[in-house]
This record gives sequence, structure tokens and C-alpha cells, in this order.
Amino acid sequence: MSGRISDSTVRRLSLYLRMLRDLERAGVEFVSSSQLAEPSGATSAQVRKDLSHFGSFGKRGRGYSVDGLVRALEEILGLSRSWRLALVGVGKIGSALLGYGGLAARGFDVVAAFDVDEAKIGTRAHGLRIRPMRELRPVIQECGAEIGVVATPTGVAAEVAAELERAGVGAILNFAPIELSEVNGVPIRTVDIVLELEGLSYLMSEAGRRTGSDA
Amino acid sequence: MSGRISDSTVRRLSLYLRMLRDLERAGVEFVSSSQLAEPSGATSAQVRKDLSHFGSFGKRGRGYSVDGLVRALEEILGLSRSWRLALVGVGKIGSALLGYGGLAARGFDVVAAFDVDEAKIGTRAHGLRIRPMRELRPVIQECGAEIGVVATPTGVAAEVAAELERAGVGAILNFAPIELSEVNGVPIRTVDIVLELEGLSYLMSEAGRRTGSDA
DNA sequence: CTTGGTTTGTGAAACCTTTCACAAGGGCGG
DNA sequence: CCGCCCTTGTGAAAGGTTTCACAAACCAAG
Repeated sequence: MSGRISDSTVRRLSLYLRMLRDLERAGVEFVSSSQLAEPSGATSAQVRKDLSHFGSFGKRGRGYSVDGLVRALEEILGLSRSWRLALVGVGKIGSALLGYGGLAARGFDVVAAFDVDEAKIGTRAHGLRIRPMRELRPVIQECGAEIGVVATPTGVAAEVAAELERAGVGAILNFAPIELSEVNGVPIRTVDIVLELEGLSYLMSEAGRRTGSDA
Repeated sequence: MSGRISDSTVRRLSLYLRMLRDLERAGVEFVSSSQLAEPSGATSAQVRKDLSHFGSFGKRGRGYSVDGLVRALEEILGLSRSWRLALVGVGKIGSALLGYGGLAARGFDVVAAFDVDEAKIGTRAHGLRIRPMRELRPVIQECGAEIGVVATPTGVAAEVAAELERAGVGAILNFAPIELSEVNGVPIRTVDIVLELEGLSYLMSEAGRRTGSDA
């Protein structure tokens, strides 16, 4: 069991956990790999393989205990605790994040916010005081934020990410449309809306080209 | 050449195009596959393989003409035209999108916005009138929007996506934390921030477990 | 024209992920 | 206790993507 786990497996584990929590709330006690597979578009074999990397959680003939698997997946994914986020850049996306209750509800608390804009510094956004960039390192260290969120313009994103790493965050979530390179083993995930739209653009053009030439 | 192209290849093509546009602006005329590979974290062989699916764009011994490759990639990705977006849900994320100039700058224009909230309907957000859901189908058909954007609460996301499909959009970008199933060949991309954060949570926990047990 | 340095385009190999298929095990009714 | 049905866990096969490595081609200089 357990070697290096692929990104896609981890993604699916999150999706399984989501469904399991719904089932738990609904009072369901047992679930089979095929039921678990459906909402994430996976197959039952894939569910079993994904789980098998971490151990043996099911009962043959019966399925998986919903409670038990919820606990196990929370443990595996590191979600039996909560995480502290430090947000850099309180513009459109940053504000949207601060106002999004879904994060805190799932154990991701934004505990600090920074911006360069003098007009914003000192004001409060969704109950959080906005601080100057100069305080980034001390504040992050003091409040022990583990995840840095980059919601700045593209031009300064790399620099901000480097500063977050120096401040000691363990991971970075980046919203700037730029591929940031991981250093010192600090993992980075980039959410790039334009990239997603361009992917859709490709698929639509491709579909058009195909039907166009078939007709 | 050209069979079915993988998502990861298309993503990388977008990244190459970004870099090429920067080079074009900087007046560079030729670029090699290894230069092109660097910023996206790919290898030179991968760049060449990715491009080879669509044709032969380079000159041996010389590299790729920046202008030529920009045009070719725009054509391949369907970015030599602009696309019209219809936004459903003008809450935090929806508003952030409307205010984000980066979309229009890259040829993605939000041309219609819808919400259920009576208080919002009729008001303007970033110059766009917010319309009631009831008008979704006629307005989308009238203005010819090709891409639907779902920025609603999770509970109604599936229903809204189905309605967008019926209205005739060719693709959907979904911000609700739910896996929507593609029907009728309308591709769907989901941007799921919580999923990204949980992925980071896994990696940090894993790192902790490893250093923990090594020590 | 020839030589040397450089870079593409591409089969083949290596690697990784998903799917298949089935033995092993568990529960339940009789 | 027995037999039947069901579902897991997992090697093996299939399918897909990335990397390797090299012949073919191009440019420039002599």
C-alpha cells in the first residue's frame, strides 16, 4: 500500500468525502463503492483502488461504514483539523473569498489579509483588518497561518509567493494567471479562470471543426 | 497527427501562447522549444510533441517563429475570435468576475447576467443589467452567448446548468462545489476552490507525517 | 560547396493511471 | 450449520502520457 499518491486520486478522495458527509447527514450507515463512485464520475473499481492505497476500510459483501470512512478520509486528507489562511491582495477575488462562508464552514479560516493599497490598509473587510505588506512576515508567523493565498495582480504574484514561503507557509493557493514554480517543497495550486475558459474554447472550436467538415 | 487531444496538452498550449504573446510584445522573432517549455514547467520534448499533434510549425536549427506560432495557437485554441459569456448568479464570485477586466482583455465578454434575487434584478453591476432567471433562455438566444457561467449556490447549480444547456450554450464554467455531469456533449469545467485547498491540506499532512515518522 | 553547430519532429521506451476480472470474505435466510 | 448472494481488495491487462534519443533539416561561416 501507500506509495506516491496522484493528484487525481486525492481529488477523488475529496469528492468521496463530500458525498459521505451528505450520506452521514441523511443517516445512511453503509455505502458500496459503486454508490460512492457515481457522483464523482468514477468507477467502483477506481473507488476501491483509491482507498486501497491507504488501507482496507470496507467489509466484503456489505460495503463501507459511512461514519468510519468519513473519519478515515478526514484523517488522510488532513481535514480533522482546521487550517489558517493568509490572504494577500484584497481586490475583487480577495474580497469574494473573504465573503465566502463556504471556506470557514469546511475548516479553512482566513486569519490575516494584506494589501499594498494605502486606502485599504487599516479598514476592515468582512471583519478582518487589512494590513500593509510590510507586516506580512511577522503577522503570518504570529498567527501561524499555514496556507498563503495569492490574489494579487500577475506582475507581483511570483514575488508575493516567494515572500509567503519565507514567512513560513506550508502551501500556496494562487489566483494569478501565472505558473508559479514550487520551491523548498512548498506545494502550489493555481486557479486560473482564463485557462479554463481557453480549454472550453478549444473544445467548442474542435466540435465546430468536426461537425463543420462532416456536413 | 491530430487524434484526441488530452486536457493537459490543451492547458499547456494555453501556457505556451501566453509566453509567446509576451515574446511578441518584446519583439522577439524566434523561440526554441526549450525556451518555450521553461515557464510552464514542461520539457522541450513535451512542447514539440504537443505541437506535433497539430502540424509542423518550427524550422529545424532555428526554432519557431513567434508570430507564426501565436497565430497558429490562436487558431487551434479558438482564440482568434471572441466568446460571449452568460453569467448566472451575481453574488460574491459573480460580481468579482464581472469586475475582472482580465476576461474581456482576453476575448471573453460577459454579455448577460442573471439572478433570482428580486432586489438585484434591474440594477446594474459593472455596466450590465441584472435580469430575472425567467429571461435566461430568450436572452441567451438573442445575444448568442456561447459559454454559460454558473456562480450560484450549490443546491441549484445542476438545475441552472441544465437550463443553460437547453438555452443552447456550447460550454459551461461552473464555480459551485459540485461535479456536474456533461450531457449532450456540452463540456463543463469546474473551478472548485475547496477542492484545491483540500489537495493542499493532503500534501501538508503527508509532509508532516513523513518528517514526523523520520525523526 | 562543405563543414559544424543547432533544433525540430518522431518512433520507441519508460512510466503512470484506469479498467478488468476474480478469489476471498461476510451476512442472511433457512 | 449450509448455501447463496453480494461486495471488497487486488494482481494483471489495457490504455494513456511523458521522456528519451536520434535522424533529418536548417543556417552560417569559411
